[in-house]
Amino acid sequence: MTKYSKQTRILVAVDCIIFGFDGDSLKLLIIQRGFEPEKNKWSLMGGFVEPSEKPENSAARVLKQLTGLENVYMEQMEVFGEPKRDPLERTVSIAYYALIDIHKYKDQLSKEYRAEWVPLKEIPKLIFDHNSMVDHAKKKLRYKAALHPILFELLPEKFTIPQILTLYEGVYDIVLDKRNFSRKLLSTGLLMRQKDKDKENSKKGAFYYKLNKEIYKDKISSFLNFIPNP
Amino acid sequence: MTKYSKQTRILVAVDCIIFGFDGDSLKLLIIQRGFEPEKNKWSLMGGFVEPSEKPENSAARVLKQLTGLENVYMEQMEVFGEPKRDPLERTVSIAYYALIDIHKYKDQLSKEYRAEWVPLKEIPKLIFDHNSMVDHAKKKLRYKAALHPILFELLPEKFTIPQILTLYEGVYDIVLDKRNFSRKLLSTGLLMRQKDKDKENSKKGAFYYKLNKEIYKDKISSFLNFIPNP
DNA sequence: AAAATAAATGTTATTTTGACACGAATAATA
DNA sequence: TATTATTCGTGTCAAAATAACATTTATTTT
Repeated sequence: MTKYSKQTRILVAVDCIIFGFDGDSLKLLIIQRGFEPEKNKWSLMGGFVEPSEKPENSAARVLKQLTGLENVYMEQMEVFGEPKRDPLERTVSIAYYALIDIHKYKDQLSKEYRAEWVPLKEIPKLIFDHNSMVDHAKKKLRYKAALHPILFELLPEKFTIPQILTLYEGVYDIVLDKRNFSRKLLSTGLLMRQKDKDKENSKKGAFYYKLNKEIYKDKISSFLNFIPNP
Repeated sequence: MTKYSKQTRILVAVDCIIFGFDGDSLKLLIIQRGFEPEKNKWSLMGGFVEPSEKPENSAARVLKQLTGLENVYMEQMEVFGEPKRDPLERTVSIAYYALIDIHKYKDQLSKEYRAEWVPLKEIPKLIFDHNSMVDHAKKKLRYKAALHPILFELLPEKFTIPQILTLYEGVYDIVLDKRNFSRKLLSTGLLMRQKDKDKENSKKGAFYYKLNKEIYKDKISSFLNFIPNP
């Protein structure tokens, strides 16, 4: 069997930008790199694509390694391919962003990787071009979430409207009119009101809602325009 | 210098989905592959990423090899990384789509590559997973063009409103109301009416327009909603 | 001069948006 | 027990955007 004998083979990696929301601010799960080069520096979670593995599986694999979670919402973002981005050896990296319910995160795993949830606004200097990846991920998340109801992936199964509002305000760094926002949200038919209330955050309590999965599947790729002039 | 010694290196390639519009239908520029495996089969234009080249430059390089054109609108689409997608040797391919003014490349069709413009609806079986790449490109083009004025990249410098209408109708395979469409289009401020008319397609003639590049640059990334419920 | 053709423009009802304010429920406090 | 404080949930209205629809205009051909 002839191969493409004259061509150069390159290391291929994946890096994950992992978003979480704790009810207050949007956060990223980052780690402290355990090996050279750049040992002990802050970094995104990543890994090399293995011989018989497709890249999306590599991404899912490293995400599971770190968090223990499977079937996570994950989207391919962009390839970072600057020849010198990794000074040790050329590596083409495929960036993925993931949205996880921060409460499902099992933090016993965080010791091995020395992982931490860090507010998006306080992300330190990361290795290589990882800060640039974070910027792109934030932009892409904003873009996509303005049109599609993906931010629910960051919330627990039961959530309240004030929580969603806070989430959107956090993602876009804006203040939204709660009346207009909840009108639009409810008009999508995505939400099913529950009988019980969350009494943690107010005296009156806020009704819990769950996602209507059927409608969610339908609407995940239709345009909803959640954000005015994004 | 230590390298990542235990990791596997992989061939990395780019493939280009090249769109053109001849006034009638949306077309793709495809070639007949000149080497084994799959010699003489229809294929997208592509090539391997070279040692010191970033992938977007590889894409621009192969596009120029084929068409002679530079500074073409091009966007990274998605990585195709199935381990067996190329049966000869594992190759991870980064797909790019390009929008070109077909008039700039139709008379000098490359004999070397045996290139042809083929209507999107008549694309034959292509090698590997290239048909899947085409499907994804079409979807992405529809998505993006519904929100951003990128289809102008397919038109010559001077164009008429009926031409744009035909283009949008071709891309989405729908019939649009020309009154509403042109009202929306003109309200963007993107178009500058010229003094002269195109008399090819009607007795009355249709005014030529040019893009207002300033406004174009501003609006290229803002949401315009050209297509109702895309 | 009349007919034919495609371009350009106008009207209106409906829907969606954005700006804005108040009553309801409940826990804490007096 | 009554009052206060707090957040939730909903309602109104004017303005803007949309979608559906028809007529006039410029020009060539007959």
